[in-house]
Amino acid sequence: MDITALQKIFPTLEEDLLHEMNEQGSLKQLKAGETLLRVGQTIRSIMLIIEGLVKLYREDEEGNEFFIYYLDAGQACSLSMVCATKHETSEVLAKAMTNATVLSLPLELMEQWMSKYKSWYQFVIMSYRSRFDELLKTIDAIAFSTMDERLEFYLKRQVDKMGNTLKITHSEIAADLNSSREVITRLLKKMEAKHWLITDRNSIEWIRKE
Amino acid sequence: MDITALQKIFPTLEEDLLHEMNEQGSLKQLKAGETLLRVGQTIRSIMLIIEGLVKLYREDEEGNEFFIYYLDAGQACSLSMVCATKHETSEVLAKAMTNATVLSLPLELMEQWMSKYKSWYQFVIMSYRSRFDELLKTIDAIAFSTMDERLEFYLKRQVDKMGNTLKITHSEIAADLNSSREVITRLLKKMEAKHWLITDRNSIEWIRKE
DNA sequence: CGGGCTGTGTGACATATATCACCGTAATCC
DNA sequence: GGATTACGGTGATATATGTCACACAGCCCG
Repeated sequence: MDITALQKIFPTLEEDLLHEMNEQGSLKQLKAGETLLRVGQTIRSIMLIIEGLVKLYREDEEGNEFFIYYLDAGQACSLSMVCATKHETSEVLAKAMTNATVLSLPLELMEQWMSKYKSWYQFVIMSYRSRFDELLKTIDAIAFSTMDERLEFYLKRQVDKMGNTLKITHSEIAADLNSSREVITRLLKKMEAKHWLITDRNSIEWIRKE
Repeated sequence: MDITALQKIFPTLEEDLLHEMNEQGSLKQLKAGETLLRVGQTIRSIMLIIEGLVKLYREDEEGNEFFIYYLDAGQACSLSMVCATKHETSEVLAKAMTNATVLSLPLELMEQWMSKYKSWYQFVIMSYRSRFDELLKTIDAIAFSTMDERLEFYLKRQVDKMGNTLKITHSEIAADLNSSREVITRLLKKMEAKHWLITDRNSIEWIRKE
């Protein structure tokens, strides 16, 4: 990889650090739909998203996958950075939504860089902070809201990441929200009646102004 | 404070660090029920629990308080450690459940200690990790479980922290779970019928074996 | 002592969401 | 092109949970 490209993706990181990342890291290519991290899998490295969109889920015993948040280019998988030992396992499922590139770095660097590079420290703290906030927002949605509000919150999150036209089916939404397809269909119809969006086979266009 | 006491509470931290904590920190005493941190309040310092039990809530617009987890002696308020700048505000509400003592440290130390003391780095990482896990467990409970399972999970958490006899009312439980008092009363009755617990005015005794 | 709390118990009912059954239509596949 | 499958629409019904109404018991307090 070349340094100026890395600089674009991680504008806050200092140049020496970017060079080191380049030398020590290895790039992994993922195809859309591929799994980056399974629940229970041992975490062996720090993972930074270089390109693409990665979706994080929480799984229950029956294999239901509950969507928690997205990671996109320039973000780190926080979970991969909270491993004090080398034997810790993942609590979440991470899947590439689009084709994606991930930079994989040995866990030991975490600690070294923490003292060596101020910008790394800042990056890690920022990263925790924003993941924490995402989790809290997810909790809010399920703790305090009804399904229509949750659906709205969900759609907005998608639109933020992927633009106004979502290529997604009602079943997929239902799975992400741990609801059922019919419920989502009905709620989407209501939103369509309110002109918040236009539904079509396999896609939803968000048109709500403001 | 004396160092051997601190050592008991934070057994993983190195002695030099404990001395520094002692010099630079200030102790704050809280009475049971007092608020340590309000939503929206600016976070000015790193907060470590020396003694007592602190309860963390998420609040919605109407003032409902949804319980997320407990912090007890030897633990840090992770949120107070994810502030990159000095102007960040709290996303949660923290209340002392018992009388409590909190050690308050200037935010700048966070970064200095990160490079200076390996044990501090380990402590911070561990702390993030376990808070993260707690949040994920909370999400599981509300995303995948019905109210009776959530109540069971809730009661077990309380019992873990406070022992088998809980001094709590049905309304308080309902508030913590964002449910309603009648629902909790009925579910508790069912659990009592199954001999999981004994209810009494203002208290619940958890007796379930295994 | 009596009156007003606070906490609990419980029936009746309202509502949100899940589930079941079934259908039509668009896309896909030999 | 005809069969097959995936997706979306919709009514009927079941279930979980929330809400309302009210009763009762213990407790505090003037």
